[in-house]
Amino acid sequence: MPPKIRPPSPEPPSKRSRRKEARPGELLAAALGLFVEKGFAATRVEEVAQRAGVSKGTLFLYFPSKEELFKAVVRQSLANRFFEWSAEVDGYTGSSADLLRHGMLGWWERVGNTQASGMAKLMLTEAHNFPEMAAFYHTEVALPYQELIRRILQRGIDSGEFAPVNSDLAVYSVTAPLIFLTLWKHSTGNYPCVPAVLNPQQYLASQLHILLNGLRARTLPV
Amino acid sequence: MPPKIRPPSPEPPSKRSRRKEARPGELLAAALGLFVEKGFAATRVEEVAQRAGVSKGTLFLYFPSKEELFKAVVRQSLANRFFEWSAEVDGYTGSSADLLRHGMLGWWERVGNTQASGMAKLMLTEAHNFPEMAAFYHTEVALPYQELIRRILQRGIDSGEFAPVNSDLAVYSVTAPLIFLTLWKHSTGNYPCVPAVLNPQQYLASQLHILLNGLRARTLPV
DNA sequence: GCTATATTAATAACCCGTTAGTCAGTAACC
DNA sequence: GGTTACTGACTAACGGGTTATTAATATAGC
Repeated sequence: MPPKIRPPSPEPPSKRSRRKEARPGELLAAALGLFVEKGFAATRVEEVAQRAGVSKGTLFLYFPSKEELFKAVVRQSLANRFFEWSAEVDGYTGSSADLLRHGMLGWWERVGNTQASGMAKLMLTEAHNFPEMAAFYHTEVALPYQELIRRILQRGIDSGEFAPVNSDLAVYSVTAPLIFLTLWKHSTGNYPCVPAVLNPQQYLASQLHILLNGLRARTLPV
Repeated sequence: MPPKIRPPSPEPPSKRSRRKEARPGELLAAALGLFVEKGFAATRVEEVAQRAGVSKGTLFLYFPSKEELFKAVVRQSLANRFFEWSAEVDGYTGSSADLLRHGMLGWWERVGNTQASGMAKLMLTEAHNFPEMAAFYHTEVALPYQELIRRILQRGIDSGEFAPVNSDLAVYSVTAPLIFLTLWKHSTGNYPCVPAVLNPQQYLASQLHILLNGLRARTLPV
């Protein structure tokens, strides 16, 4: 049976412009916002389309499925951020403590305090439901990030500035506070269950203070 | 139209015992396991009923909705753990470093490494959908926990064993590694995206080493 | 320029699998 | 035989994905 004939629209004909180039970007931006706000499962593709000013069918014209849309958002918002960072680390000439401080504070400015960190949280919490996506994230984001931190720590150890700890494990002493801050920001942080009492700058300063103190070599390098 | 008459079951009639008292507990246990394994949305109420050895209709006899079931699980599995801990802290006579070490390792044994930590993770991920539950968790679990850690730190500061840091902020230096470990365990940790290379004991030892070093007072107490 | 025609971006009604929640009926236990 | 814990077929709604149809634009021919 053929579908119903559409009745002649009485309203002024809605804009039905053709902008093939702009659609994917607009859909990704809409999806990023909604995924971060409501989570993956709770976000309906029709909402995403609506926010992007387009119909649901159009979304499936550009992304074959909701899951692929999600992957595309992760790729766009999280991957390909380590090249610049890596270069910065390589070119740094100051102390390793300053480099680590600079890295953690810079992470907050450029990632933690943006929507991108919402996607990182979503990856952590939804990994179960998307093992393939989790693997992608692990190799493309988590591992490069870990290796970058490890290099910073090893730099300090080699120079005698830091105590000779196991850098593979010490990486988590940097990662854990950042993950925690991300979770705080995207979970209870901005919800009215209790007015948030955590100031990110203060928090990071305290973490850095204790962490750098903990890493510092007790005896001067030979 | 009346529902279909059930055909006479050829198998030996399944046990249809009436155990009004035992059902709620069994349903809660089944739900806890499934929620932790698969998350809230991905768990079907029929699965919960099946695991509890009961039909779906029976579940709704004891819990009015899936949401209420979830809330009941949270209430049962997370609150009322701090009385024993609090007493232990009060009665401790050793060094504050040992107390902190003992507390963190004990947490892993008694909470982190059990299903309860899975519910804590679920609380993080589902807080959006259950703001009322999030508030409950915050006041009944998160805040008492924070206060307990803070007391341990303050104990060390007062005795001159720890440096005079801000204990409200330093609490996060203890919390962050534990949250991180919980997430790791329930996210990528036990999934085949990459064979897990993190040994919890080793991880905790490393965290404690750096943390206690970072907290230690530089000069001997007067 | 102007119209005819081809192309394809965009639409919205549709389809269909999934699943929370219901209720008429059944049997266990008193 | 009466009460009620228990059952499972049913339903209604939701939402991901499809497709026949529509219309904006490009191009060709004149």
